[in-house]
Amino acid sequence: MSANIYDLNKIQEAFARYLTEKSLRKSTVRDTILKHICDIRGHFDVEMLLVRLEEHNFHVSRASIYNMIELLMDAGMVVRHQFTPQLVQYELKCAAATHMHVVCTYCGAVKECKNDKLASGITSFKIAKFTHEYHTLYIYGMCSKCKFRMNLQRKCET
Amino acid sequence: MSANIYDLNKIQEAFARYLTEKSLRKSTVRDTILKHICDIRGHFDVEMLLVRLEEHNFHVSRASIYNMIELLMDAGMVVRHQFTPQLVQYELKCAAATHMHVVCTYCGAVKECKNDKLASGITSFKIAKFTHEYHTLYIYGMCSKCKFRMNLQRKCET
DNA sequence: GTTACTGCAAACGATTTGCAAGTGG
DNA sequence: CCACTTGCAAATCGTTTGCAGTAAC
Repeated sequence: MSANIYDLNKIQEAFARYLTEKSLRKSTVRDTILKHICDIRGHFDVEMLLVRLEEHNFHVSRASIYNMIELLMDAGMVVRHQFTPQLVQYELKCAAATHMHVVCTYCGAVKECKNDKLASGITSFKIAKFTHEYHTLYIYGMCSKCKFRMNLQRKCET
Repeated sequence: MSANIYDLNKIQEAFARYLTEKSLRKSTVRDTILKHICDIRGHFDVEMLLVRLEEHNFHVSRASIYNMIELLMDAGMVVRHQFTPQLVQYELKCAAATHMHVVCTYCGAVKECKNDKLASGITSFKIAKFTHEYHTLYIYGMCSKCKFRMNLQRKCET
C-alpha cells in the first residue's frame, strides 16, 4: 500500500513533466534529492535531507535543497507543514493527501491518522468561487504519554 | 453573533485566571494588548499589533508583544496560523474554533468558511490514546479572481 | 523590598541572495 | 557556447535573549 503512495517512477515522471513545462533542466542534484525525499517515506526537513545526502556521500548546499523544495512546492508535489513553531517540515502531497495529522502540543509528537468518512466529507465539501486543490487537517491535543506524565505530576504536587 | 465570540469580559477573565494560576502579574501592557487583539476581530500578527498600538499612542516593544502572544498560546487562548511561508498570524481560539480556513495559494487570500456538519464530524472524531483539544482545517486552492486571471493569461499566450 | 515585567539593542538561526564557477542541452 | 544550476559566503529578517531600569504586589 505504501509502495503505492511512494511510487518513485510516477513521482519522477511528474517532476520531469514540471521541469519540461517550465523549461528547467534536469540535474543530478535535483534527481538525487527527489529520490531521497521519496525514500524517507514521511515528513522531512532541510537539515534531515542534508545529513542523509551527506551520509550517502552526496554533497549539496543548503541553497540547493531550498531551491528543490521550492520547485516541488511550485509543482504542487510537496506540502509544507509547521506542526510546532520550532520546525518546518515537508511531505510529498501524494502521501499527505491520505491522512490527517494528530499533534501533541506538549511533547510535539506527530502521528498520522486515517478516516475515510471524514476525508471524503472534506474533499466533497464545495466552496463557492473556489477550486479546492488540497487540504490539511491538524488535530491538536495531548497524547497518552503526556497525560500520564501530567497525572503523575499532579499527584506529586499534593 | 460575533459580539458573542469576541466577548472581551470573558476573554479578560480567562486570561486573569491564567495569570493567577501561574503566579504572573497583571500589567497595563498585557491588558492593552489583549484589548486590541479582541478589537481586531480576526487574524493578527506582531507587526499589525505594533502599528495599531502605536496609532493609539501606546508604545510597546516587539519583545512584549511576542511575550504576550506566548502567554496567550500557553493559556490555550490563541492559535498560531501560517497560511503562507511569508507570514505568521494568530487568532483567538474562541474565534478560530468556529470556522475552517480557505487559502488561495496563488494570491495568498484567506477567507473563513463555516460548515456545521463537517465541524461536528471532526470534533466528534475520537482518536485512540489522544485527547482532542482543538483542530485546524485549511483548504488550499485557487480563488475565482486568480482563476480568471489565469484564464486571461492563457488566452494571451496562444 | 522583592520579584516580575518591559524596552532596548545585540544575538540568533532559518532562509534568501549575489556572484563566480560548473554543467546540461 | 549560452543559459541554467550550484556552492559558497554574506545578507536578510523574524524572533529570542541579556541586561538595566521600572512597576506590581
